[in-house]
Amino acid sequence: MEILDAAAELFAARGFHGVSIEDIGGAVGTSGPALYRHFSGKEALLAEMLLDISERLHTSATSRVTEAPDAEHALDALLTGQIEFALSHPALIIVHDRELGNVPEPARRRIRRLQRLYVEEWVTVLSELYPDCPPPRLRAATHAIFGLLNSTPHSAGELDPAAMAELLRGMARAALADAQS
Amino acid sequence: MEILDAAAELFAARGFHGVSIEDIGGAVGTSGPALYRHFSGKEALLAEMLLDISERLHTSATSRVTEAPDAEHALDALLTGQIEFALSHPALIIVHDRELGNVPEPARRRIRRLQRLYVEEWVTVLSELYPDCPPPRLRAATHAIFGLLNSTPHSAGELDPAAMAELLRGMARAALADAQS
DNA sequence: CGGAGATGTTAGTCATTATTAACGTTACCG
DNA sequence: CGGTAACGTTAATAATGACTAACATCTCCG
Repeated sequence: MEILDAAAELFAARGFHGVSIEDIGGAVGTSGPALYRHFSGKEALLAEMLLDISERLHTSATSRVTEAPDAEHALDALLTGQIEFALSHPALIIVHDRELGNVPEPARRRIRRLQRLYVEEWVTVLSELYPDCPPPRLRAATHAIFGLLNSTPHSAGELDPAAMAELLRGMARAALADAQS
Repeated sequence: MEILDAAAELFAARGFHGVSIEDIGGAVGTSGPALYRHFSGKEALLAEMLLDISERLHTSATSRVTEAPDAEHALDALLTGQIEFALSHPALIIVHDRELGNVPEPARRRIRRLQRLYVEEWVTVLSELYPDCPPPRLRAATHAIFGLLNSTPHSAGELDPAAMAELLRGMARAALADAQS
């Protein structure tokens, strides 16, 4: 939805509390309280946004993994998915890992759950690939890889997207291969 | 200073606009407006905090690099410094790369400058190590490495600090070696 | 002693802002 | 038509929060 896209850009730039309902309304051409026809409140808007993001990441991951012929290809597919998402929706990436704390409790739990499932998708594939590496280490490595891949908003403009994708994929691959040892 | 430390924790947890002057005062045992005896305002407090962080990172980096016998050791020293900092001051790391947008203009420029110098310190060392790799690619790789190393707040508790440091160092080394190609 | 300076306190002030109220308008459907 | 639902508008309302004012303390040094 247009409202969620505009809100995501604003939240990414100034943070949840740094953006007013008026700001969001203004960004979509309406003024302020019109948004209450679509969302029950500012927090609900954020909740729906984060829920949507974590759902997209998670379902894309599971479908890619189940379609992959082996763990090697599954990892490649996971990398592709995350890199694609990070490069094409930098604002969503930023909001996704900054603003969970502002989501009220009922929705917060569901988002955390999806995030956890997404991480476990990675850990499962990595466990198959590197069976000697203990899961906690793989989990930490996975978070590190997310940090690496999600760095893309910070280095905007240095490289064109294709080169950036290639660079990130290579670095992530190498880092994971090392993490196993 | 105690005030800055408390404010850093709060800013990291709830974001600049999500923390009130009262909150910060409460966290250090005084109440609210007492802070104006030490800072001219909320933004000035944030500015001093970010300035201090970027100064520490930058000066530590230059001193480590100039003391290193060669580029290989210099890179090791840079990795050590960043990992140490990220592991021991997770809140500062978070604030440092989230809240620059809330610093008012005079100070903002100085902070950006220090951050840029810090990045260039890395790029210079990497250029010496991988002379065939174009600087923009090295710059993007450097940002990616920061993302990887700064992931530590997200995977708190998975591994003990020593194991975490070792893991991150290995992954970063491997990722950088790959980035050159 | 006495007064200056550093540091705290509580009670305003004033702006911002989330949310609700009250009130159109348009489009579609019986 | 007529009326209902979807969507917008411009006022309140009410809370929060940054910052200032006015007023203690306390310490330290002459």
